[in-house]
Amino acid sequence: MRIADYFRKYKLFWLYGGSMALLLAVLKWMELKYIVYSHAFEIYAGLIALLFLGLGIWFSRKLTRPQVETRIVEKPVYIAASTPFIRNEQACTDLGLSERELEVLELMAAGFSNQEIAGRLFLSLNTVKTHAARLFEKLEVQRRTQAVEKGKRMGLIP
Amino acid sequence: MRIADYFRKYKLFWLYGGSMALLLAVLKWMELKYIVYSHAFEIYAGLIALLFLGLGIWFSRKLTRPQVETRIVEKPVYIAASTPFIRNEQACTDLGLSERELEVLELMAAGFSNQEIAGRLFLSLNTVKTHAARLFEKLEVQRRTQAVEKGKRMGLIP
DNA sequence: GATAAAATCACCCGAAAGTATGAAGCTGTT
DNA sequence: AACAGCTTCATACTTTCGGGTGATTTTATC
Repeated sequence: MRIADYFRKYKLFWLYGGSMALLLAVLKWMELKYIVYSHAFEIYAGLIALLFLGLGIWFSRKLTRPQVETRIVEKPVYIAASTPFIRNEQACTDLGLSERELEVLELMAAGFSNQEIAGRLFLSLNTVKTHAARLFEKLEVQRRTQAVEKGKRMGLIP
Repeated sequence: MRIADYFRKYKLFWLYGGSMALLLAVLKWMELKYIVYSHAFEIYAGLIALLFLGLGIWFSRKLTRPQVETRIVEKPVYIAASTPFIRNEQACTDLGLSERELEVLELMAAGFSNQEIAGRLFLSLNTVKTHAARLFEKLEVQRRTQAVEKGKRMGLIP
């Protein structure tokens, strides 16, 4: 592990230690220079005060969890109108639509009658009606045209 | 203005001054008690460090604007993709569609029943049926779902 | 193997949609 | 005025659609 990694891991320790060392070095240097004999204590106190003021600020900023405010923003989801149709699987599962019901919906949207849909899917007319009824129930509509309209709007069909 | 109000207004000043006064009082008391002669400087430094550490933390918390982290939660709102619809006028005239017939077609596409369309356009049910019949004739379809499908495909309706 | 969900089909009834035909009024144009 | 086209409405009839109910079979899941 490189020194930089150690620094990152024990950031607080290094900062603290480094600051202290720097402070002592400065004081020793001043002592050596015979500058601060008379006001040594005041300078000491001031430096310590500064150091810990900064440390306190740094601490507070670092250790205080950012206040999270969850803001619900309604974001319109535009369904790509043209080409590569991507079915809104989420909506499909949310509505609990089955495979057959979706097939019926697609053929409805294509303009086929129940009889024609029955022919295409090799079902009896009654079965198609049952699928259609369930579909309407799940989509909360009364007519096939409504189902088609809602299906398109929700991205269930192209 | 009461003292409490002054305190609120100049909070920082009072806190700072109060702390300093308290610190000096404590030190003087300790001096008087002959307790801290030998370690006076270390105690001084420690107290100053503590004081300013707290001050720094308080400062930071007080003067830093609360960090608001906005978390966007996407909520799907199903709306009709608003692609600026441009009616295929050419196709309209080619087919010889009348104004009324187009209106009926639009409402059909929206999923309305003949009865509802009649209500919206202030017509009798029979009239709507007549328009629908002519529409189907001109579009060469048999059912309303087919008309809607063909209408969309030909750009007659959005 | 029990259970649940989906898929399949049937029957009935009423409502909605579609077909056919006729007719009257209201535009514009020639 | 005559004509064509659009709009409006009506009546009668047929077909399709949708709702309700019930049943059997298949498939998936635990």
